[in-house]
Amino acid sequence: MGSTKIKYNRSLVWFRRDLRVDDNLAIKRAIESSSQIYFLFVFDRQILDRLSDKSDRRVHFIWHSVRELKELIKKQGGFLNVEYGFATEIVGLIAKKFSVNAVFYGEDYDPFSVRRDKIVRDKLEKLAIDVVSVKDHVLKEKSEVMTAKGLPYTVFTPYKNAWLKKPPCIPRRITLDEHRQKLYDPRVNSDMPSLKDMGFSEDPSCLDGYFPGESGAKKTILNFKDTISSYNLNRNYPALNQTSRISVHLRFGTISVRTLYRLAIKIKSPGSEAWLNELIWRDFYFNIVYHFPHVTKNAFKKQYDNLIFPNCSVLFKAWCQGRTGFPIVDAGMRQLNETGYMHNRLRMITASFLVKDLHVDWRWGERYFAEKLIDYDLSANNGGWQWAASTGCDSQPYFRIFNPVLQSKRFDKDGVYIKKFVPELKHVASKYIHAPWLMSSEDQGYSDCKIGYDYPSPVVNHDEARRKALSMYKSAKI
DNA sequence: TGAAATGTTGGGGCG
DNA sequence: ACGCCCCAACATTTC
Repeated sequence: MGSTKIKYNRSLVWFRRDLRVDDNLAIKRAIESSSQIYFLFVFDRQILDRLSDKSDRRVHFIWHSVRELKELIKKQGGFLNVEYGFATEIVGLIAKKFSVNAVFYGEDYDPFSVRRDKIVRDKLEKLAIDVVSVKDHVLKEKSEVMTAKGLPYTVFTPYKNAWLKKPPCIPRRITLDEHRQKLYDPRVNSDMPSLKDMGFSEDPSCLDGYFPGESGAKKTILNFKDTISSYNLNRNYPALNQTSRISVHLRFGTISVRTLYRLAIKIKSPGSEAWLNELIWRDFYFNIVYHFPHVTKNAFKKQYDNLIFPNCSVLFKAWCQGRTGFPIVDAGMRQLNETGYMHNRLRMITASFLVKDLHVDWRWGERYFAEKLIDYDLSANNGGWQWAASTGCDSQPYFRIFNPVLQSKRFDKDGVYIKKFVPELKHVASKYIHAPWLMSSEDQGYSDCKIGYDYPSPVVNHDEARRKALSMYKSAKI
């Protein structure tokens, strides 16, 4: 048994992107070193005020998850204080108001969070309150995986090999129940702000298909368990729905990444190895942003900062709306717009298309995904976009350009996924579903889909666009 | 976790 | 029987 000394009389656990009680290391560390604990969550206006969509799915997801969290804590006799305002001010105020000796939270690595946490930390230090930042969100952080020379890895495969040499540290779980006596309920006004209070519209339909909270994460994992052994084979086919769908839970911490790791190594199979690989990719991109913060603004490979993108706003808009005339691209974008989620294969295809066919700056696409994806995470999103744009570390070389028609044929042979999100192509035969502009006017009549009227004509010619991308990249390299 | 251009091979049609 | 051409099918290289 860990017999860590009690160091603090009262501690505050500040939840951020770890909205769970199960296997939460900030809670565990706080309990081990304190006699009394309570909890805080802040709806941070610094983030919320910038959201233009007042029925933002993420805010809804968080709100419902926080509500469940509050209930779980209350059941054990504890108290989750939920505030609305600026975290940089509130955390200090609450810590002072409740006379805590320490604040515990899970480490966050993206530049916005690092800046915020620095401000909070400085304020707390002035109040003589300790700050304990705990590794919780990733399996391996910061400088845990380094080359023999002590440098950060910039290529995935050697990073992965080094990562796998030593299993990650998985501390024993504790439950709140076994530490009930440490939970503290100040019996203050215990309501939490409603979505309306914070200026958001209450729109339950925006969470259709999502299950927030720890309970939702458990349900999601339960569904995935049966398909994990064939994950390597099936994950690339968007019509099959055989991905884990756990990303949003990982994003907001309604499940612990260590729980997922345990699942990945429980039964060895090609599927579970591919799944573990994805968890390692996630660590990898966190590491990249941590060690090379310039990637959030610029290309990882400096020579590609010279790229000159024409950034045609008409083409960009067509892409955003899913009206490029390329069915597979449009299906992906419409899935994103309608559901807040996009299958990973489609993230690659649509990203490649925006950059290499429409010649729009990858940052524009990165920002659009950031607005729309419910599972948006800076490091993974940035890593993915730089990979597709060939500007990233270990990205695909610039001359590897996806052909949207071939990708479509390969990964959505019968157009099942396409037809789900592009209903105007519903009656188009499989033969034409990947490139409907090739239909004769007679076939367009049969399939009730007149190109340029019911469904857009292709906004670019892939072959020409590809050649132009090659010359753009070639001249940037110099 | 590409795709296109180019090169090579071999079978079949044909004079 | 033979050379020639065509063109899949596959392999290699190039971007």
